[in-house]
Amino acid sequence: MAGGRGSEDILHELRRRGYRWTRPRQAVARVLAGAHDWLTPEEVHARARRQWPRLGLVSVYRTLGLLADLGFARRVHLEDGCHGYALSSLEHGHYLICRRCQQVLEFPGCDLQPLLRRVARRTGFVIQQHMLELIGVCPECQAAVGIEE
Amino acid sequence: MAGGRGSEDILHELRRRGYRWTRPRQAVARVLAGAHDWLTPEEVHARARRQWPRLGLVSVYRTLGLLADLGFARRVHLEDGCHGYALSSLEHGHYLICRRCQQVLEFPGCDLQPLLRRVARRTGFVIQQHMLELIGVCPECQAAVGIEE
DNA sequence: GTACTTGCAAATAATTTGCAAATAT
DNA sequence: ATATTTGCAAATTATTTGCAAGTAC
Repeated sequence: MAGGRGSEDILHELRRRGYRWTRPRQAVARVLAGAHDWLTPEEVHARARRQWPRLGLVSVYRTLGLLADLGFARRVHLEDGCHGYALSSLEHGHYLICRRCQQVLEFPGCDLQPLLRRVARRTGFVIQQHMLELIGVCPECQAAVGIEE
Repeated sequence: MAGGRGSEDILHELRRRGYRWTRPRQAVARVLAGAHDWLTPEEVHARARRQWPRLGLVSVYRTLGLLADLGFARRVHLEDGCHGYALSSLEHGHYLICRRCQQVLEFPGCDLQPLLRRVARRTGFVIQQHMLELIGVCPECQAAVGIEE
């Protein structure tokens, strides 16, 4: 929904909506904005603490939930269910996830419209949202696998 | 991977692989085969107990995990992360989920190949799997909403 | 008979809530 | 000033593990 490339964008949107721009929220937003992999709440907590040591894990959960609700972050679901968060930086995009290094790449536009229309027509469903995630191995890890393992 | 329309198919595949066809597994497989909505492990447990009252929740978790590994069941991920299971009845399909009644419809083929190829070329990723879920409202619930709410 | 599987209880992990103190505006 | 937000501790929920007893083959 909202396109945020950095924490300034988040700041403005939060303010606009009447939320306060607090140190804990800043710390979480910066961590997410600076990461190019997905992070569990626990990992966000660990990193954000370097900026704001008294940050509690609970606030991380709350902030991540808030950012997800506002469209700044997306939950990342893996096959085994446990999930993390990554910053949502594009209008409408989906994730490409490296299963080795957890890098997350967002890619725009998804050409799913014809498929969605066909399924809707065949089933009678009104389709409201969709979730698409691609899982694979990034170029760096492809190279690394040959060496390490 | 394996196409199972009923619990007999599961039986044969488990046997073939050296697993035993036990009452707890039968009960879980039948529940999943008979459901046309997704179920949490807790719900599977409640239903399967009607067939095998001494069934433990732990065995439900174990059996669901096994069925998922063998390709008979798929995990269903919702936006908020908590997940359930549904029987996987087609070679390669994806889920269409009704957010009101939890009905799950599987639809075949997904025409994602061109997209996958394009993304792979642009990013250098080797794409190994993908997850696609469509979320909406089924025809029955569309009608019901007008009446109830 | 034997190896696999189960169920229980307990451990662990993940997430949420109540509430007084802190703080952004 | 005051309504929002925080952090802690505790509660809740979800899932996994160790192990003796049970069961399919």
